[in-house]
Amino acid sequence: MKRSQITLKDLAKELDLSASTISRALGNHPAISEATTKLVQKKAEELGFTPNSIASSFRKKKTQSIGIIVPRIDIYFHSLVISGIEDYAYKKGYNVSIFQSKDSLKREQEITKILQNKMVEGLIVCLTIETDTYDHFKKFKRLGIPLVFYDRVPKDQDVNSIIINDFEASYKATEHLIEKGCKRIAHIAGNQFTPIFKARYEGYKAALQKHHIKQDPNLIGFTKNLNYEEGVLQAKHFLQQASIPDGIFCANDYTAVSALQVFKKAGIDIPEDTAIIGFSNYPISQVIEPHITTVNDRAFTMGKEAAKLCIRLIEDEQESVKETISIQTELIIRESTLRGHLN
Amino acid sequence: MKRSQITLKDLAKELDLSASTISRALGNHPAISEATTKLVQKKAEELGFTPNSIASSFRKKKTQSIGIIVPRIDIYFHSLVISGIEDYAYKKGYNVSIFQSKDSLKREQEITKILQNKMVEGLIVCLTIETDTYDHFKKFKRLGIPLVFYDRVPKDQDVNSIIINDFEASYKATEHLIEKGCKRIAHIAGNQFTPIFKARYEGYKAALQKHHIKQDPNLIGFTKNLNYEEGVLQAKHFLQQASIPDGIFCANDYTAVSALQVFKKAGIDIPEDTAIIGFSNYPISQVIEPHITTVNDRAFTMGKEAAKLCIRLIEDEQESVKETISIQTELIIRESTLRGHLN
DNA sequence: CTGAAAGCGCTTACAG
DNA sequence: CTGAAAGCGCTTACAG
Repeated sequence: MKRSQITLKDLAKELDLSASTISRALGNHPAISEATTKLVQKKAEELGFTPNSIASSFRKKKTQSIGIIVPRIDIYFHSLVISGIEDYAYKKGYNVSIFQSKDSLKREQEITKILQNKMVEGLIVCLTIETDTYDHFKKFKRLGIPLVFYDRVPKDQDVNSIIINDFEASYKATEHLIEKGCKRIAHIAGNQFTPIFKARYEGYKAALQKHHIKQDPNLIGFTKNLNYEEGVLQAKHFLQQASIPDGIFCANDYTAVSALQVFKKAGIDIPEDTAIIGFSNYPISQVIEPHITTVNDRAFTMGKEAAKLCIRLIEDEQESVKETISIQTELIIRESTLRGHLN
Repeated sequence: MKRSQITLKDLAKELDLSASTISRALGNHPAISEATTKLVQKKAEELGFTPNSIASSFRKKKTQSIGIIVPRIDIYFHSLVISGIEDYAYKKGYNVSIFQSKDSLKREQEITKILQNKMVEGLIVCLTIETDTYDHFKKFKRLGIPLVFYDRVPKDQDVNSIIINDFEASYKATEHLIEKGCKRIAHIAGNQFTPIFKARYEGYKAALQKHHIKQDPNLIGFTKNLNYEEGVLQAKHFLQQASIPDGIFCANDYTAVSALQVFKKAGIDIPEDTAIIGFSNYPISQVIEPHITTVNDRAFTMGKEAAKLCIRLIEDEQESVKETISIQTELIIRESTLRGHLN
């Protein structure tokens, strides 16, 4: 399609004023008289003129835009984070450009190449599951483009990051099971090369230890992707034990749903025989019956905080110390752990 | 943060060549000798130079970026569409900027204001539920920025749009219930001011008529937002009828889950007593038990087609006739309608 | 095959 | 309070 466009110069000619004045009037510059400002803005409105923001960005070296790299947009967690980012960024006058790494390191590297000197002033990233090298992010430091990581963040690197307190949250979730009288507590764990899933496992272990419950290796089910099918497998494995678990802490809600369904189908009462806790507060956790107790990971808040930090770094000219913001989670208690409260 | 940047001129000086040559070499212009091209590219690599793409965009009047306006990013359907858009756009070298209208017409109007002369070459939009006026989209026509609508599209307007065959899909879903022997078929309907939900209701009615089943107004449950709670209400209402429905076609999966749970709790067997069909193929439909038969609305494909059309319109200079692309849906048959097949 | 020059549409320091 | 001028970093038509 062809585009025709009125420029600032056209407006200037039309009003017999200089381009400088037009530019200032449009920006409500205080030096311009109110009369002139009004006149210019009225005419601009009339002619449907809006300044070419590419030219403006170019001139000011500011694009007011933030890049986001996520593994996939259609994972609920990420869609919530993006929503939180967009919401905050919008209020601050920034727009967001989104890229999906598809959990491929190669694609992540490609994207960073595209993004350098592209039109973003800051970058918010959740690493792919494969990422074990961070060289491709170094260029942003050189270019003065601030980087904020969330959820999956670089290991042992001095970076800005937004994370949740996985260890603590898992500790508390496990403790909740203990308080509800569970003595044999199982755990469905995620990939232990991913720090967040490792932290969840550690939190679980620490709670058991604190309460002098000894671990049973048969009650730890390691998975690769924490998906529904893997959860089903692990839950079935738990059922084969001589003494089945009376509590299960799952590292996400998908596997909690698996465990719940497998156990229910085996005639086990949830929560009376076995209590179940998930992680992430996915919508399904409050729809499946019984509703599942879970950890609210506050993904929207995470996105908001990421955007806040990113924009602060963009606007604060000095390179500041790297920051790590830990989002407080909350345990949402629902039927799946309310033992003795249901008939 | 401060940014320091090497420019094309710096490179030119370094190599004792003109900026023109550098520019051409970097772009693999055929007129430049292979030796020079290689030399320039090597030096660029060495100095970590990449052309300032804002300057380039400004000069070429091409930003290679597409704007998206969705009601909310964290609605699964939209996250899938966005994913489809990003995926296709990425392959074509475009990036996508996302805005959430939050289903507010006012915010939608605000966003279009920001977007005009912003950095997008095309725009993909799903209207807010409130949108009943389209004036705020007219400016894009004037600016030569192609518009593609999806899902919720303007009524009675000559626009580019990507939709699914709601009528047909609903007709077939209802017919599927009839084939499974259902005689009293209920419908949980969406907002009838929204064309897609009206079409689903119409499809349902048409199928009944075709098969000489007369409608019972007591078996039509109208809702405003098709959410879980509304579904529960409508399902309870159906249960109060002297003769309860033996089939329910729900305009989305949320309300299908409501109906399934309410009926199950009332001791009604799904699918033997009552078969249930949803719409959209949300993840929950294949997790809840029994798994729910539903219509796959192929949201990812929808996004892909939207991006494809949008990019074609951007790159085809001539204003073409408006297009409407209808995505073919498919009925995914699961346990909730497999009567006589389960124990 | 390479270069000099103009210019994209703004913004802003400088001058008055 | 307003204007003339320079310039942001590229690209490209024109010339050789």
